[in-house]
Amino acid sequence: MAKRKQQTRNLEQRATPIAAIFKALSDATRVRIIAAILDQERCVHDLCEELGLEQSAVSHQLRVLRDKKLVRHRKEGRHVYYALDDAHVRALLESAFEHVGHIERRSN
Amino acid sequence: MAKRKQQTRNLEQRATPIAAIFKALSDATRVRIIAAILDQERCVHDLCEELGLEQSAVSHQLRVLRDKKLVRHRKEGRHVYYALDDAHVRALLESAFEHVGHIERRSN
DNA sequence: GACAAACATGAATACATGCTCATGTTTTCA
DNA sequence: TGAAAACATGAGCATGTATTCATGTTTGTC
Repeated sequence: MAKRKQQTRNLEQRATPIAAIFKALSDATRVRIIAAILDQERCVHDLCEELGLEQSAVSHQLRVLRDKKLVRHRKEGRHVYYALDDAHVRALLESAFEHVGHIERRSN
Repeated sequence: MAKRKQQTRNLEQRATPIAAIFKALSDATRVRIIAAILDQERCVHDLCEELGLEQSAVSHQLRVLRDKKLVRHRKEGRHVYYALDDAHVRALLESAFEHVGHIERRSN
């Protein structure tokens, strides 16, 4: 149908920004950060402790997520709290999670 | 609720394979390939022409998508036809597409 | 004001990635 | 059988990426 063709063209035209979103999620550290703030916001310091990472590494990765609008941050005193930006991010993670489960089940 | 906490743990535990899926989609060429086979299967030769890429480049990228089970292939004579593997792949692309649209609308 | 905690950021390095080139394999056709 | 088309793949190179180290900035506390 015409609607599908249109969507395919849109996807192809937007290939570069779409790939950029996936690239921001293409690192295990960043996925762990996303998972850690999936349900509640967290400050950088807590993220470091929960994930066992250096503060510098976490800040660098948070910048990548921030640049792609995947997370938002809120400053409170000397703490900066990070949270998921919107529901699309959760949907992305869940789709990928389901795909991983799908291919793991199939390969048994 | 407990269900959400459980899901967060699962996501964190599976961070590496999930990141690997996103990595496979983190290149504009591969996104364009996915977009080209979103609605119907295509052989490598046609993909090269549609996307204006060398055959070697397309084959290399198809291997990445194959390794992550994002596409499947079917051999017919001397042609190899590629198609999306399952519905999760489409869901991933659509979520990313919506996120891109969302942040573009917001930045106006 | 001095000091420490929380966070950001530039530089450097080790490693990963995408493309091209060259070449190999399989299939079709004359 | 011999040539060409379709596709896959290893090597090499140029570029990108993640981490660490060092340092800067802001905020709270004494």
